[in-house]
Amino acid sequence: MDNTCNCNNCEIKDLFFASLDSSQMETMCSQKIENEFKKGDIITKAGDKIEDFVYLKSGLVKLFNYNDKGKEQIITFAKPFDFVSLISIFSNKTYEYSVVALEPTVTCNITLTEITNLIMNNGTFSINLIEKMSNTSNKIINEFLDIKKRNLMGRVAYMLLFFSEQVYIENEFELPVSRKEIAEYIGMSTENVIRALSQLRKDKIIKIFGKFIEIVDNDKLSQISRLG
Amino acid sequence: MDNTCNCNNCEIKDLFFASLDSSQMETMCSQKIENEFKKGDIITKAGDKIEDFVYLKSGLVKLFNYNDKGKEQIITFAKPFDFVSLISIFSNKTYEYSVVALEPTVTCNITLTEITNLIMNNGTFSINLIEKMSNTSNKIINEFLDIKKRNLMGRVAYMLLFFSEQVYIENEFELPVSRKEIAEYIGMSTENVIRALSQLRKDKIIKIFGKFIEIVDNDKLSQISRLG
DNA sequence: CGCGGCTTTGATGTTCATCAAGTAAAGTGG
DNA sequence: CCACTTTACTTGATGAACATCAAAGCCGCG
Repeated sequence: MDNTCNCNNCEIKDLFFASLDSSQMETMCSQKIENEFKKGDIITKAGDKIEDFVYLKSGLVKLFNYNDKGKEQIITFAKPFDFVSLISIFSNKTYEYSVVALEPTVTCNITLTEITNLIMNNGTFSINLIEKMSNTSNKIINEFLDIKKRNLMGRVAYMLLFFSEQVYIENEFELPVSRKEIAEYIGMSTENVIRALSQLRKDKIIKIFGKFIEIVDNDKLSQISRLG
Repeated sequence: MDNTCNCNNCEIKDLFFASLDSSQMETMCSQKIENEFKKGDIITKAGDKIEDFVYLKSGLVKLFNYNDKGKEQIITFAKPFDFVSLISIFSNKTYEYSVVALEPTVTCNITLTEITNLIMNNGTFSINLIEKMSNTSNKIINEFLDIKKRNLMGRVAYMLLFFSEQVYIENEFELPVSRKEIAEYIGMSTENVIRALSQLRKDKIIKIFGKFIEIVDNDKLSQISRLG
C-alpha cells in the first residue's frame, strides 16, 4: 500500500487521466490505493462485490472462471495498459471473472464512486474511458476469433508469439503459465499442448528447458501461427 | 427514411436517452435518420468509415467478418436493444465487422459527432452509455465461452434455444439463418450441424420442416445444451 | 522424504471435418 | 413460365485431429 500522491509521475496517467484538472487529479490521487501481488495471488474473485476500478501498473494476470465441471476456463491474459477490471465493472454489481497474478503485479485502485464522479463532470475523461473500454473488448473478441480459426499447432504458436512479441519483447523468456493453463486458454487438452511444444522442439523451431522457451526460428513459428 | 421527430414515443428512448433534456432531445431527434433493411441487406460493411452510432429498432442481424481463407465467421447475432455498432465504434475509424439483416430490420442512426457532444455535456448519458457498452461486450464474451465449452450437440441445442427463448419467445419458429450460418457461428461444419439437427429430429426432441423448427421436448433440449 | 501437481510419451478411442453424391429449393435469364 | 444454374440441404463413408487413459519421471513444498 502506498498512498503518497505521486500520480503525476505515473506512466499510466496519460492513458486515462490526461484530461483531469489539478483539483480532480489531487482528489483522485489522494484516495487511490496501490496494491502489490505476488505470483499466484488472487486480485479479484468471481462473485465479489465490485467496489473499485482496478488497473495494472505492472505485471501480468490471467482472467478466468470455472465451467460447469469445475474446470478453469481462461478468458484472456492482461498486461499493463490492458484494462482488466473493466469487463464487467459497469454492467454488474459483482465480478463475473476471477483475476490472478501470473507475475509480481502492482494494481492501482480507484473507487467506482470517484470514477463515476469523473464521468459525470469531465466529458473528455468519459470519451477517453469509452475508447479504452471499446479497445479492450475489441481486443478480447479478436483474440477469441484468432484462436477459434487455428488448429492445435497454430494455437500453440500463436500463444508463444503472444508472450514473445507482446509481453516480453524477447525471443527468450520464461513461460509465466503452466502447460495446463495454455491448454485452458486455447481450448485444447494439456497433453496435446505438450505434444505440440515437443513437435516444435523436434523441428528446431524452439528450444525448451522446463518453463524457459527460446524461439529459434521466428519466421517458421509465425508461419505456423498464420497457417495453422 | 423518416425524419419526423417522434423520438418521445420511441420505445428505445428510455434505454439510452432518458437523461436528455428537451433541447438535447430535439437536436438529436431532428438529425437522426431511420433506415429500413430487407432480409439480406448490408447494414454496415467491414472497412467502411464509421460515421454513425447505429442501433436496432426492430429486426435481427448478424455480425461477421471473413477469415484468411475467405470463409465467413459469424461473431454474434443481435436483436433490438442489443447494441450492434458499438463494438468498435469508439476504438476504430472503420468497421471491423460487417452487419447484415437476417429479417426486416429498422435502424436508427445518429452521427458520432452528436453522440460525442452528448457524452461531453451529459454525465448521466455517459454513464448509461458505458453501462450498455459494458453489457454488450460482456454478453458477447459470455456467448463465446458458452459455445466453447459445448460439443456439437450441445452447441446446436444452445443455438435452437437462443432463437426460441431470446428471439422469438416461441416453441415454434422459422430459422432466420441457413445451416451454413449456424455452422459458421458455432464453429462446426455445415454437415455436422445438419446431422445434429437430424439426430434431434430422430430423438423426437424437435420437428423440422425446412427452415421451420418446432421444439417438442424443451426439457430434453435444455439438458443437451447444458450437458453437451 | 514423500505427497501431489506438473510434465512427458505412448496407445487407444471419439469426435468431428472432409469428400462424394444426390435431392430439394431458390433464384435467373430467355 | 420454363429450362437452367446455382445454392441449400441431406446422408453415407472415410480419414484426420484431438481427447482420454495409462504409466512413469520430475519438481517443489511442507
